[in-house]
Amino acid sequence: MSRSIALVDCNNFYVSCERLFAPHLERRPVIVLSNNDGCAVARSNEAKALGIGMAVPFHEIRHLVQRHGVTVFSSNYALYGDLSDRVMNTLEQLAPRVEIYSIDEAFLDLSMLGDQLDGVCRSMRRCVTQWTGIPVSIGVAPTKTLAKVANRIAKKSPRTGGVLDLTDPALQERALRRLETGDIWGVGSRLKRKLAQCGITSAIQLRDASPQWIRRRFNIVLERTVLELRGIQAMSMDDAPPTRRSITTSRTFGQKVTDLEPLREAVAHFVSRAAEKLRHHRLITGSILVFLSTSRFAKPGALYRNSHTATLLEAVSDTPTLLEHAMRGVEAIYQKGYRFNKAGIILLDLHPEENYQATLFSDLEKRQRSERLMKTVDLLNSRLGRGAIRFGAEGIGDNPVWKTSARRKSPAYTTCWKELPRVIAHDRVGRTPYERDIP
DNA sequence: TCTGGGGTCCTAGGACCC
DNA sequence: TCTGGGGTCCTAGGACCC
Repeated sequence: MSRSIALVDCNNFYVSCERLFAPHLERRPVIVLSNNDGCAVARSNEAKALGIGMAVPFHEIRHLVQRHGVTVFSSNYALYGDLSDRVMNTLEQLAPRVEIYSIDEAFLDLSMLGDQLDGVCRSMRRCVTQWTGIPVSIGVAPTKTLAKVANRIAKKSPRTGGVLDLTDPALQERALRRLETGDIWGVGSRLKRKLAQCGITSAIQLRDASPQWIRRRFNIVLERTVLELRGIQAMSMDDAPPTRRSITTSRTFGQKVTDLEPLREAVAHFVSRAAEKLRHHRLITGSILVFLSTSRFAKPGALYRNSHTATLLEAVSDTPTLLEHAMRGVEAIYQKGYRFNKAGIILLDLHPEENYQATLFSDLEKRQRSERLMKTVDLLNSRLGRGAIRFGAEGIGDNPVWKTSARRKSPAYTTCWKELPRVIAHDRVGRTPYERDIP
């Protein structure tokens, strides 16, 4: 049986949410702005028609907004999250397998429907609009990537009535001929440029490129895209919610910040917010990353970005411990003289609370061992050239056997290896290299 | 002058292990 | 007595997504 994957996507989602409570804004230009009212992150069709692009800074479109009486909202993520839940719950009642992909999109496995596909999708579309008030578009195809293509057309072309079935290969061919590479799911601006350098500008050209060549020249992700464009499933349906890998809290500041103290305050606030999220999900974290940066539009000399990761001895979820490490991180990377514009923290190495003991033990053991090693490694690499020679220890505990080796490809390898046979030979027998004179 | 926030996955190279 | 090959783990950085 051939597969049919549907992508259900809410139309101009944030705008549709706001319109639910302001029906008079139907058929009027409306936009929703990001935090700090910095950029337009959602536009109604009427606003798009005025030439307001996605993620455009508000100050660049202020004149359009004034001239055409565009209604402007600051974003209200609590509201959007609520309405998203309603849409997803509706879909789960209508289809057996639903993978929630983002706040406004879900993939549905409709493989069992056969020739009723189109009719079912149309009634599904009506249901969602009726029950939630949010208009959606639906694209169907044998793979997720093609379903994205189908959805795009369903949304843009009024003739489709908001639903497009692209399971027929001849239709796929026609659609891909008219699509640019940059409009394919997974191809961003960088890849689009790189592909163009290889003479690939349309989706059909990418589909017909050799997957092996694409993998060599680019990467495995793009190879999957090629396969998916051919109708071969390379991305599976996953209806289990993914386990969380990280928790971020960050903000750009309203004004530039130069002093350490306000940065410390901002980061302290991020830590308590993130720790709340952490506990809410019943997770603990094993490392915390702090980052500071100047505006990405700053001139090269005034540009500064840095981060500091603290690996905790024990995975935790309490604010004070995280705060302590975060503050140390801020101080480590703060540099006087820069005008900071953004800061944030990321909690990594997340584990469920109940796995606490197991995690703690294995991490501790590993860490104690590597701390002893690291000192030696740092010392030697500072003398010999970074990465020239690899050192490790065999065995754990009080009697590690030191061992050296090197990456063969390392350019520094040959010279160092030849110049230092005695050092290496000596380290092998079990005394730490601290005791040696290193040339 | 003013340019979002929160995620994921992959790769490369260093570190570690057998 | 001296030395190596090759796998896996880890992390920073890059690219992408909504």
